[in-house]
Amino acid sequence: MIPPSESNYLSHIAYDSVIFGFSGEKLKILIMEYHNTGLFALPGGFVAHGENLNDAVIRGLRERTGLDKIYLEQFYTFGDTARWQPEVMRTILTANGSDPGTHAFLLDRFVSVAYYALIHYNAVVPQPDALSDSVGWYDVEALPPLILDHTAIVHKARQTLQENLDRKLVGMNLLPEQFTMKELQQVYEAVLGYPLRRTTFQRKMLALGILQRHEKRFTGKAHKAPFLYSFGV
Amino acid sequence: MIPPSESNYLSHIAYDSVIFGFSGEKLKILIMEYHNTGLFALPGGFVAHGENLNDAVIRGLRERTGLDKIYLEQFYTFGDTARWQPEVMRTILTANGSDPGTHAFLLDRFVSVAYYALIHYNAVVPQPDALSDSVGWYDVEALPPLILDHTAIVHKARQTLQENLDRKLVGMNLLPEQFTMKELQQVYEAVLGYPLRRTTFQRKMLALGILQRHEKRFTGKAHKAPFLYSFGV
DNA sequence: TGGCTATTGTCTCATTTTGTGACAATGGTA
DNA sequence: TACCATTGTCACAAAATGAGACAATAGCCA
Repeated sequence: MIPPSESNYLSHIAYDSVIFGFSGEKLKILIMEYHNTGLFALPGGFVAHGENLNDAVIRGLRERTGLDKIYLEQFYTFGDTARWQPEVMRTILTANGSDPGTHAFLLDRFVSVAYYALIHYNAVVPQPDALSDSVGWYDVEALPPLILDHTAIVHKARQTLQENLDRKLVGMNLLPEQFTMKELQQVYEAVLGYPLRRTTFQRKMLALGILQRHEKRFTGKAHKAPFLYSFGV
Repeated sequence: MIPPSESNYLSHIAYDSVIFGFSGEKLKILIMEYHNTGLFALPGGFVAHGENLNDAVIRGLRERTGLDKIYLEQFYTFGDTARWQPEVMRTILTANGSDPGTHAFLLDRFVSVAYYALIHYNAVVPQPDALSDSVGWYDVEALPPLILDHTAIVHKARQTLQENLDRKLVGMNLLPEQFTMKELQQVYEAVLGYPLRRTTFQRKMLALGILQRHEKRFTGKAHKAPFLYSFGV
């Protein structure tokens, strides 16, 4: 691994990504765990010289998820001095068998631009990076303690997602190509954190005129089969 | 003037502020003009080592407006490589009688965190900084061409302000302590860019339950005097 | 003083949107 | 065939919004 340094990346600037997925009626996010430290963090990275900030984030997401064309939105930039805790990075490097002395870049202060991404839970096999030995899905309501201000970042991401759910019609990005009305409602409920009324929800979604109706899905369950929808014209 | 350098400020990180005011039924913003260049730009600045990002912006606003407790909101971080145009900064420095060679810091690439601020137009006498010889109010609809991506920054600021107008009840920050219903409506119309219905607007604002009604304002005009309101419990 | 005008505060009624429940249709099971 | 769970749709009530009407001023002017 080439250690990140000023010769590769812009100093003082990082990004963190809150990657949302939906599974088992719950909203989840991808969390990394660093080798032998018990430390958990959001996936993040740095911006190369000559690289657009947004492109750096897209690159990082592709490396971790293997996916292109992810729904991605920048939501806030975190720049408090309290997020500068070089001991944490030193612990991570040491536990990883690296000499912190050769990683001056990582030990400096960073302002972090935070993004959230929405992906199809099943379309992805998360890839750990050089410093982390595992990446896993965690229920948003039951996260492990995260390093630095990452818990606050997740909180603000969730809040922004809630605000954008209706405004930007963003829910379908958490579902596969085709889905039932009930699944869509479950996404909304998982994001918002409270139940919605079935008939009102259905009427509202159909009234938007952006759902394409397809054939029914036969699940083998003892009841009427629901229509499948996709997010199209 | 002490030139900004790596020893004072975080490299690669800047902020820009879109400072909105309201006057003459129009929405205005503060624009700086650099000495002898005909170049216009948003007021901005840098983040000191050991200084919170938000505090740096508050500091900058205080220096330019003399005001404390300004309504301030971060809305986006601009990080495209296209915004790196060292020639522009070189032109500004040269026209200002400075040697660009001693300002390597300013000639580097910057990622800029953008904020918008809402202030009472009349409460402020804008102060130019070291490099600019004037700061003035410009109608949002009639801005001069701005350097770099500053026009895009203003556009996104306005858009965010429009979205937050109802959601965060932000309009009253553009008015003095006490104001009439008509003035408040004019602020809304100036921000949104289209007219609102008087009766509907009045009903909606009163229904919010956050306006305190005070005595009437007698303007000397030949009609019923309007109540004054303030933004209180 | 009494009429006149521009504006303000409030009300009413129509229209639209949303809340809430009812009900028939349907795919499977017993 | 009766029954169950769920779905799609409708019907009506309640709430929010659109649009206009109207009375109540504050100052001006004859």
